[in-house]
Amino acid sequence: MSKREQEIIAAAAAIFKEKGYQAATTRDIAAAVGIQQATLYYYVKSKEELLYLVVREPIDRLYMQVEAIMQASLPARVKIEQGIGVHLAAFDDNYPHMLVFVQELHNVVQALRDRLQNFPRRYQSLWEDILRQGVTTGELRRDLDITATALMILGMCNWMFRWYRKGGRLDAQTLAKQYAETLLHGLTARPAS
Amino acid sequence: MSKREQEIIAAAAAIFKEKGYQAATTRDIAAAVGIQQATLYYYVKSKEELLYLVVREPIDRLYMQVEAIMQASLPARVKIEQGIGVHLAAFDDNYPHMLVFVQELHNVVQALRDRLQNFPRRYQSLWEDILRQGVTTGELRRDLDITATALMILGMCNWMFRWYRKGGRLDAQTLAKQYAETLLHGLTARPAS
Amino acid sequence: MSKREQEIIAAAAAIFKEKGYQAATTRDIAAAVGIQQATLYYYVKSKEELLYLVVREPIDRLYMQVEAIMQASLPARVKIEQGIGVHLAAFDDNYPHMLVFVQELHNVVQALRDRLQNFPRRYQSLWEDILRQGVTTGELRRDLDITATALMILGMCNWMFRWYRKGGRLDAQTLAKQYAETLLHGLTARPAS
Amino acid sequence: MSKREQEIIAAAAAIFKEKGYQAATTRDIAAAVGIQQATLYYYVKSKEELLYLVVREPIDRLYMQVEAIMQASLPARVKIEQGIGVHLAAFDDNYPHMLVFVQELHNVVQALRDRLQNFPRRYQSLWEDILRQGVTTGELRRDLDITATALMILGMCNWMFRWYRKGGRLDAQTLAKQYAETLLHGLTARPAS
DNA sequence: TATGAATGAGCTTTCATTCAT
DNA sequence: AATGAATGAAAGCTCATTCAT
Repeated sequence: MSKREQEIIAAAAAIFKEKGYQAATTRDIAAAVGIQQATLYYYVKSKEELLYLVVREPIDRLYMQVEAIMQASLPARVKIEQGIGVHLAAFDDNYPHMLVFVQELHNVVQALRDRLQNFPRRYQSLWEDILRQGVTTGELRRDLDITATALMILGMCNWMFRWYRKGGRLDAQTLAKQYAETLLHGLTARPAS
Repeated sequence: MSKREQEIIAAAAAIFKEKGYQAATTRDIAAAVGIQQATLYYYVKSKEELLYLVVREPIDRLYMQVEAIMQASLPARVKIEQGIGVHLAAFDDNYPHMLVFVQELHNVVQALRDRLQNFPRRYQSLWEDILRQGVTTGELRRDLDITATALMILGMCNWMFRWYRKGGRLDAQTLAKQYAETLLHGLTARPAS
Repeated sequence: MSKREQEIIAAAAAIFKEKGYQAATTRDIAAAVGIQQATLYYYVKSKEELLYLVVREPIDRLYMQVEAIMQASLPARVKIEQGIGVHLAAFDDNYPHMLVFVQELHNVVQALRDRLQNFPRRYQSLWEDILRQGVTTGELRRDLDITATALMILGMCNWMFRWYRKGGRLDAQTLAKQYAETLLHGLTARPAS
Repeated sequence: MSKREQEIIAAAAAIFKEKGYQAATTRDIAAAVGIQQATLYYYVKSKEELLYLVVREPIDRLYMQVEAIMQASLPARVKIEQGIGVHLAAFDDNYPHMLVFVQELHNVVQALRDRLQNFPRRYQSLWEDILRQGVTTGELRRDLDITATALMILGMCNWMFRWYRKGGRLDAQTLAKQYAETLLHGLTARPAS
């Protein structure tokens, strides 16, 4: 992948993030790179392809990281902590890309979802596996609804895309720790034992 | 508000939900109501206005409900339970409208956000208030980051827009109870006391 | 069909004729009608549809006319004369339309040919029928290659699209008579009997 | 002319034939040769030049052949037979090139026609000369319209471009004989004398 | 109350061509 | 002899919106 292509993908990520995929124009993107609109098409087949390119790599990496965590032999508690950690870190590292993913996937043609091999479903399954293991080993509450809980975790993590700003008061790792702590032990104050 | 206008808003909600605001066309919406594109403009000033109309009422109602909960004299635990309850119920009752709100507001001009009186921020504050009260009374953990926790709750609730289907396995009230339970006491299995 | 639509089709015929279908632009056509390009699309679905509309009617009429001739009970000689007559008259009456047909059909998507129900093949068959009848009745030479002769007739008639100008020295009916005469009796001078 | 240049011209002929001049792209042609688009321009000045190169040689050769026939001292009947023979043979030998010529010349800028020294007109004149000679010597019917007849002959010959396929049922020489026979003596069955 | 007709602005994409290397 | 990179110009088409009726 040439340097130009990387520039284009980065610019596209930023502009998709800012305006949304539909509202972003190829002219915008080209201008951000400092090239002509036509030149964009020398590097990229279409606007939709560009969306795919923006999203592909961080998505793949996140999947593989959580998959590795899932397969490791660790207590569920640690897997959950680490999983939330890498998820939020992905936002921290690739904010525009992840944001575009979370924000746009829904409104975009099926074709893209297919090319990402139905990532959202597969990723959700990974989390369900982690939770199921935890229930099986007795570490987690037996009455958990696995699916609902997985979606709860994904919800609280993905929602970052609405408010997270790199360099803000809350950095991703601090946040991950707090989320994991609350998720595992609840908001309720524990009686001083 | 005439019956026609209500029809138009309902149709717009459905189509914004399905295709997203940008991709939805005024033609689509008119066709769904069974009128001409031009007729739309007899009832509604612009497409953006339509988005506002779709979103305004359920948003206002939700705000008022949570505000009432916040001001009631109840334990934080109950406020959180009830707050999650009304939030998810709002999705249940007005799925397309809430979804449009959660999904689209972000990409739309500032003007619209102003007309909603910066709802997202105000709504977040409400939840922060509830949490702060709980910490003050000692009911909730003293080390909570109020903002992060509020955002965590909003995240897990709003994420419903990605997967919730009325009449599916999980109804909104069951889900609300589970979310509240996990949020308050955590995933971890408690020792049989 | 509104007056505007007719204007558009006429303008399209003229411009397709002049520049060819590919080189003609929808901007050209709109300008010729005196409307905006966008207005074109209020009346016509696409450029390709426009080509179809230009070509459809004269083509259908020609087919029906020759079909009627074929089915009449007349000597082959007369059928041939009349067939050439209506064929050349079609050019005379609808020059741009027929020309567009003869010129463009070949380079244009299969879809169009399908919509015209494979006119060229069917039309050729009609002529083959006429010839076959003539051979059967003994009026025409027994050694004729029916297909080759049909194509010869179509060739000499269709070639008009390359040079015919209404109001030129040769009008279509004169031409038709001469072509029929030569076709039936040859170029060779007959001995004064 | 280098071997590469010949390859390019042949490829261009094939692609112009298949898609038409306008729809053919320089990329298509380059790809067919196995070179880059830019490399094309090392060998050929422009796409239009390429059209000229495709067409020039077979056209020139045909002209010279018919010119020689015209100037020979032969009966008109034989000249016509031979003329049709070489014309159809030109299609047989250089199908894509001749087809491109017959099909495309019309839509292309005047400049190109000039470079071919107005071939169509000159070629038509050649045939008119042949016919005029035949009338003068009394071999052909005195009432012939020379121009119309020349155009009739060109029409039936050129129309081959629409249906001829090398190796099909009708080979060019058989066809030429039949066309000449019909042209000279007509379709009408002659009384057994 | 409703709409047929029209449009300005803008979109994605294509393409012949150029040029430094 | 060949090409990777770039582009100006233009194409077909869409859409929110207007307005006379």
